[in-house]
Amino acid sequence: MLLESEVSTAPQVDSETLSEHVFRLIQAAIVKGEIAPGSKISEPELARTYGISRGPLREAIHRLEGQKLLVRVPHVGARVVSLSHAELIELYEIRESLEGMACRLAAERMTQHEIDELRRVLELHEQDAAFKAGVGYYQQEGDFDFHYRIIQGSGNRTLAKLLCDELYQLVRMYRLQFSATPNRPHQAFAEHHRILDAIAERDGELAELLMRRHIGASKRNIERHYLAQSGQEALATSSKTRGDS
Amino acid sequence: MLLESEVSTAPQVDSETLSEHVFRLIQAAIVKGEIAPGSKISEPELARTYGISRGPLREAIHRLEGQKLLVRVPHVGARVVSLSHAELIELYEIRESLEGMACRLAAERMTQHEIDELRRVLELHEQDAAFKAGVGYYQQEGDFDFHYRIIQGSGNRTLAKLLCDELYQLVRMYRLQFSATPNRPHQAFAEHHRILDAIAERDGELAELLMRRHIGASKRNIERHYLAQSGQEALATSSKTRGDS
DNA sequence: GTTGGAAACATTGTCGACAATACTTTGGTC
DNA sequence: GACCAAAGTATTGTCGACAATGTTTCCAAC
Repeated sequence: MLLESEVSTAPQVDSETLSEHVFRLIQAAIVKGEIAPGSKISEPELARTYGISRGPLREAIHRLEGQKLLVRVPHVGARVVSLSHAELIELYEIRESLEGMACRLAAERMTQHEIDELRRVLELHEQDAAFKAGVGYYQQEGDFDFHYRIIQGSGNRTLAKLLCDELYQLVRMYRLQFSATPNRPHQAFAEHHRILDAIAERDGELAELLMRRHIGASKRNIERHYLAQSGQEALATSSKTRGDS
Repeated sequence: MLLESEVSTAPQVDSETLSEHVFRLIQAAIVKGEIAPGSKISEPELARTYGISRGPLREAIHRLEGQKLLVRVPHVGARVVSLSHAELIELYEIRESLEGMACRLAAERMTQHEIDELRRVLELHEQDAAFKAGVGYYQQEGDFDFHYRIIQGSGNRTLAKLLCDELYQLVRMYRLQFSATPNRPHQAFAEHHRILDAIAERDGELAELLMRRHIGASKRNIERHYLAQSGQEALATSSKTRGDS
């Protein structure tokens, strides 16, 4: 007997479109980093891998491009996105603006029940093993994500589509890379808690301000990462110059 | 002899992808309202119309969906977008936030040359015949559009891609519908001028505030439209109830 | 050894046909 | 006359093959 869940490349068992299926598979692979950023996407290769024809695969590629996880050049092909330092900062500036607004709206519009659930999400994060060890922040997508829930709670469905359907996976992809900074997880948790308090007090203005600061802090955290990284690269280059050549 | 420009459905004469070509054609048709909002898109029909196969047409449809000009349902098909009142308001709230930020950045970063060009764009608008008559605002896309240029001037290329590549045509589509409100063109022009002044004075904070107010005013203008429209519909419905049935 | 071009190769773009799903219409029954 | 069911029709989803374009490799000339 064979459970369908055991077959990763199972064909459309549940009336789901093939394209939809591979779309999610490739999306997950990119976000987790299983397909390296900047690497080229070969249509024939992927078609073989997932056992489908190029038609639905191309559709999936187009949707991935819409989520900014792929960059496509006509007649050349698609590559996995690899944001430059500047682009990543730009993305965070956009998030500051948009999620700040979402947070203000959420403070004004979330139901008491939604606020209670949000508090429970935070409690869940606190109990996470990795978080307790200080080596990372609970990385669960969708409803278990603090930011995701606030955006949903804003009541602006257009905004939610933009942030949660289009930009979310891209943000998640880079969050997975930068979440393991020492101290940052605990700091982020404290900031989340303060944001929640502001929302619970229905203080939209404060909630917006705190969310903007929170994302701003993440932005600075990323900048530190890049600084350290470029420093390491400089070291590696110099040692390579000395040693290998 | 036949000039290629005379044939509207000419195949890829300039190494441009077929898909790209029909994408722009359909995009223009939707934005101008030649294809009615809410109407269904038939793949076979459009393929015949533009003389291409369904392959590239489907790619174009996917891209149009990415620009939010089409809404697609699996196994059912695509329809031209038709934003509800609420969705349109939500879109304008997003614009307030994003273009407000863009305007602040533009005030801080635009070169003197860019500011001079922006002033020239405004002068061009002032000379437009429709504007003089007060029946509309100069509706030209891209570089001749005040908002477009400010976004480009923000220096945040990620933001520019989001606003100018993805949301722009959708906004333009609805702007074409609502621009003809009495008085609004002149008011909008005055607001544009004040924004430009703030940018020229490098006052980012003021520029952001003015842009947010400007878009907020457009938003209220749209709300008036909807109010008047629903009023008319109520009238039409009541007369129909009395007369036709 | 390097540079230029040409041929071979691989990849993307496009097409027409078939399969699967949704919608419509027709017929029947209550 | 209204509602439900089933067959038929139309549309979308998928496929494999061919054409057009980009890339690589190899050879020759400088």
